[in-house]
Amino acid sequence: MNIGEIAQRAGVSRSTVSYALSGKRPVSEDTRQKIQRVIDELGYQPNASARALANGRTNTIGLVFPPAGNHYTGMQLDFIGSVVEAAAAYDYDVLLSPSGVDSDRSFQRLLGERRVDGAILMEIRLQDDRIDHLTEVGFPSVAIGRTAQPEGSWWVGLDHTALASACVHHLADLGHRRVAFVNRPEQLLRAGYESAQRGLDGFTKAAAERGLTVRTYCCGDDAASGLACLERILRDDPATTALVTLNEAALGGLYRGLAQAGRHVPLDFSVTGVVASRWAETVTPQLTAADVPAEEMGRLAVDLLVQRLDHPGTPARYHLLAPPISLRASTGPAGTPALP
Amino acid sequence: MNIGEIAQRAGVSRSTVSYALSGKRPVSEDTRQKIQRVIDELGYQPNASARALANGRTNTIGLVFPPAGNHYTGMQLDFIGSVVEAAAAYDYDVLLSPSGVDSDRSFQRLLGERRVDGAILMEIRLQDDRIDHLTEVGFPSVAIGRTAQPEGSWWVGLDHTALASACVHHLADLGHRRVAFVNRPEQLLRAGYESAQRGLDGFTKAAAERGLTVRTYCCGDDAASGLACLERILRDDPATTALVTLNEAALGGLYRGLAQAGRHVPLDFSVTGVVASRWAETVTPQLTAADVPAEEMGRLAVDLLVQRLDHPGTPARYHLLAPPISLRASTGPAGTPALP
DNA sequence: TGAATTCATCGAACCGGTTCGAACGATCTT
DNA sequence: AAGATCGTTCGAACCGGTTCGATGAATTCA
Repeated sequence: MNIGEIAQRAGVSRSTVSYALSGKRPVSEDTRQKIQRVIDELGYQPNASARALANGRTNTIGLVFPPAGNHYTGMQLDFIGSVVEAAAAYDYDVLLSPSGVDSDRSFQRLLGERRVDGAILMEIRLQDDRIDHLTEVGFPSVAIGRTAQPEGSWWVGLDHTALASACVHHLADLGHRRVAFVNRPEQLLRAGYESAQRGLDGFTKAAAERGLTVRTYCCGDDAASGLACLERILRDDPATTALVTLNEAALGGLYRGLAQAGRHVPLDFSVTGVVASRWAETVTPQLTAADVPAEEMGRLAVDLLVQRLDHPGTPARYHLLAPPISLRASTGPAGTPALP
Repeated sequence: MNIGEIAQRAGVSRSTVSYALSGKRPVSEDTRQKIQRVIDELGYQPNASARALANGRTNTIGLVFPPAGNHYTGMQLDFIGSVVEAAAAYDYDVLLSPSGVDSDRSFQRLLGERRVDGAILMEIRLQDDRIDHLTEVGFPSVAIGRTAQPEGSWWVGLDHTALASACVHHLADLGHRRVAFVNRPEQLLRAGYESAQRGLDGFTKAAAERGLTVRTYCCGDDAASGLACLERILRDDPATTALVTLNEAALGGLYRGLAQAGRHVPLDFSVTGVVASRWAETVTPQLTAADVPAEEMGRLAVDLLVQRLDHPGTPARYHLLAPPISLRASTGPAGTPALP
């Protein structure tokens, strides 16, 4: 069933039906009702492809996220959920595209085949060819994350430098002097992932400021890697009394490692980091951490994108968030650890 | 840039370009190359909406999942990831639709506006009006989950009855006599969620078979609820020595509750259940559980759907999976618990 | 009473592909 | 040499909407 059939049954032309539905030209109350009755009776809904072809808008936004392999973290789930929800509120659908780099076929299709009106990108790298490309061709997009030169592009970001720094200061204030840093996997750090790079940066600078002795580690995104990483930390420097982690997925493993090493959190070892609150609350003791406001970020990204779509030519906008550290139960004053 | 422009520059007609690209009719090697050169030079990609309008296929599948509110669990994330990945392998895109019930607007749009060729549904209820509706109108879809009367519909399911039953037998074999069951939230159980209903059923029957003393609980999908639930369990029957949980998100809270009550897992309390392996491995001690093969299920669902799309009229197919219990570290022989 | 204005509606063109039947020249038969 | 056959290519129609200019009837004004 199509608009022609509706028009026939209502005894009007196709264009009148179209105008009655869109309201872009006045239609008399009589005919409007006649048309509406037919539509209700037949349960007519206009074909999305035809509409998209005619007016050049798909009413769909693309959500570009990295393919698995690097396993999904809880944060990514929260992003996806909130983006979909926020988009639905604006009557936009969300098309998922698993693409890490500009050259991915799925990414090329998204743009080239005009499947979406705009895109939201996740897992940003400091040098990100996807964003360079989109900015170059002027394709409406918003990044969840911030590149090295974010000027002129639209984004919603977390101040990872400040967050990692806040963790260091929190630990230093508690008297910790020897602190380890558990980053995302080495491959991501090398690829230039923003959170991994800026987080490391913030940690290192703040530690230097406070004169701490630190070691930094990369760690796979799973519990087993977390366990292995913690063993290395205590082997490399048994006097370590605290750690900061950006690695949500390794958290369970880190805790397990501490338990196995006979360290009690927070009595003789403190743990903190940057983690979504949902996950910080599942471990025991609950993690004192800078809570990643994933839901808010997803919503803000959609807000920005819709704004950009509705008002082309608006100068670039962004949101830089720096949530405070939520004090829970995983950090405490440094004791006097037994030196080897 | 469109197919007409390519045709002009290559000095052929639009139909020839179309045939050169689709291969549905022979095109001479010469013209094919001429066309290909122009396409490469201009970076032409056919417009997805136009193509969808012309041939009636969008090359997109819909993934219908419940709106947040009931917070996402790790399993859902795994499903989404694997579905997107498997679909990409078939050159299908994935459109997300947050819809719990048939009447949701987003769900109606997916179907009525012909945005997708087929759909995959998550979080199935035993009586599910979405599936009834789809079956009725013959819309190609595959459910991840199984309704009460699954005959004639396509699905990939987990044998929750058998899984919960296996957990009970495992505990009974270890000598446990008083066992609690931690289900998903009451609202989901009441709504008739398949896993909650069949899991409860399997647990209850197996417990009766083995003559166990049991209590069953519903529990919110978060750590705080898990903690509260565990406190209730021990208050209701302090002699309880083991529990079975379907609730992944509450797991952290259950563990915390046990620790606070001074119970050591697995020495004087055993925990098991049905949980995706990734999450079973993050807790300490690692959870002995029937691992939900979320990735495999997502992949199978896409396989089935593509098959159904490619060969309309094929009789309904399904996969019922019953993964074995993975022995990890959270269960052990029942001691002689101090009775009150 | 005729001209100007307003309002509602219509027909046709267009968006960018796909597909069908027809036409073309070259080769093969007989 | 005329006719049949084949491989290529073209033009036109179609998918189902949107949008623009035109038309005609009703209303207002001079």
